Amino acid sequence: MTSEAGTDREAGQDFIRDIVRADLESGRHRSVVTRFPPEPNGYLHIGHAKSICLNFGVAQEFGGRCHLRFDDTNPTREEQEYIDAIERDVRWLGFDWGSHLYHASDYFETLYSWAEHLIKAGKAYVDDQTQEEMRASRGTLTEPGRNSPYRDRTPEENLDLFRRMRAGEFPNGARVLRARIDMGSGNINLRDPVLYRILHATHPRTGDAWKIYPSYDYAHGQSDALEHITHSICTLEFEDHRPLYDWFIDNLPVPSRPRQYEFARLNMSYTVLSKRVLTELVRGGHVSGWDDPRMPTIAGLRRRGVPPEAIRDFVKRIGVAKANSVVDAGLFDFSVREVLNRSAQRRMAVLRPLKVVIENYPEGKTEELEAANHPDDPGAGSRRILFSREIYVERDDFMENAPKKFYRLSPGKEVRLRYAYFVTCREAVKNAAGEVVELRCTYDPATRGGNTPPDGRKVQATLHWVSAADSVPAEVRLYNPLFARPDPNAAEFAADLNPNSLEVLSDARLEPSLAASNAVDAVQFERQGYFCRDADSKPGRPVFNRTVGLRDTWAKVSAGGKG
RNA sequence: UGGGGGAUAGUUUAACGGUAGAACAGCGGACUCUGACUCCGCUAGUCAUGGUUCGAAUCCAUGUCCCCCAGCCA
Repeated sequence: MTSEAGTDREAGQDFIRDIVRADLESGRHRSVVTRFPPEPNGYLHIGHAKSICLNFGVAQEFGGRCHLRFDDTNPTREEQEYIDAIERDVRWLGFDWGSHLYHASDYFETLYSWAEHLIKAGKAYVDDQTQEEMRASRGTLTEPGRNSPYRDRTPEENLDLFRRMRAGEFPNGARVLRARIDMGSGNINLRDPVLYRILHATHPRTGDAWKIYPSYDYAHGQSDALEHITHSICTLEFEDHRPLYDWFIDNLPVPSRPRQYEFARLNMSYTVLSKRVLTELVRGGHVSGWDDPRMPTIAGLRRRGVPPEAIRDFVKRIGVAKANSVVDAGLFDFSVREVLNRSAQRRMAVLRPLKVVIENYPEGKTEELEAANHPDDPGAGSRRILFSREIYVERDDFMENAPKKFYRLSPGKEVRLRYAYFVTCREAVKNAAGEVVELRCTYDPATRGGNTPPDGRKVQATLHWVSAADSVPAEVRLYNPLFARPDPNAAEFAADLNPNSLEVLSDARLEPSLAASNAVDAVQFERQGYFCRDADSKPGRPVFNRTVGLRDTWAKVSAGGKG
């Protein structure tokens, strides 16, 4: 059992787990049952991952179970594509609902009969007011509402009207069924909330069977009760729906009494987790799709090469509380590196090539050298790499006028080529425009394999490289935050988009071991970060996504001008 | 002039009347065939003001600031 990186907090370290543990210990519940209840109107994102890990995690830790339930009460927004994507993403995250896959729509008939129960008890009525009239009579945040003129209809009349609503006799919006609670309540959710609305729409599961659909408030708690959910965990904005949730449970012949608990949803810097905005990013063509590697969706993260374990580790690190907060995106990167550093094999790849000619290396000669696949894990084995007179190094690894702290190549400076030889830069060849286009170097045959020579002389830098003739061309895509500001304004997201969120490097060169399409999918390009093969790869033309960069202290030094 | 929540290092969290602890970030050092990783050390916090108490982040009072709610969305 591999523990997930560093944070082995005891189960029960957040308030939700405290509640569950207490309920189990007191005998209030014999076992815990939770649920993850997405509406299939979009793809899941990292914010949902928090809820998924919480619900499934609590169930796992306390020996209970967690249901996957689609909250499909609004057919005008929901699609089968989303249902499929959600199931795939939850599974990919590593969770299993077993046989407990449910839909709010599974309960439409029961919910309907319970609505008649409320009507018969005088606790629900059909309202003919227009939407505008209802809004006007609901009052405001500070003023109470007024009773609807239809509020005192008899149960018989209400029943007749409600049945005709179901039968499809009325157009959309003509009437609604409302609970009869208290138009004067300070809690607006208690001012006679809508239970059913008329919607002539085709539902992904029930088709055209229904002309009326239950609201979230009416469906959710009753679905929980029907599934014997013990702890219904949702986000903070539902806090003041709880009295209504309880009202239904108190007034309906439900088979169990679930309770709702709320926690703060995830916010992350440089990230928008609004489903509305994510949908607009896709529809507006700002990204290539829901699985664009820049998207905070589970599908996007997967395509970017983020392992599910890293997402779970991240969620564990951020904790669960009721205070609104914004998590630094760097913490997510840390979790990704943490996992990938252990699992990703190392390879050499030059992203922005600069040709190097080794003048004293025989022309036409090629030799094989051995490179470890993972220096910290001998079990990962090794591979052969080819060395020759002409190689590529990273353009950034040469500076003509290097500051003191720059350890890499510059005229007269000796460095190590990883797994190969020590080389010394003799000359930089420039084109007419004065740009460096080639380096002339010499190598020391005594340093074969890259080992420190017998005279004990050391170099300050070890560079990655590929053989010019024996490397394969590739495209590498670097991703930066989609938003330019740490705290983008979801309302005006378009203005906050980062124009440099995608950098395409089309001249990259990879070592040949990466050419095969079945090569490792998570790989660290030495000194460049972690990458994964993209679905856009074609035979002979691999495409790699950068999952996350490495920490780069040189970048920090040079940016700070301390070089 | 309503109702519901929340405030602990830069960030996210723990401590549930008894030494304010961790992780990330930052800084410094060791190590290094990745300026990575790893290891070691350092910096840094209870929203405010009163009160109760031997003792308060925790209990009480007052205040301040932040978030959510007026969909036939969820």
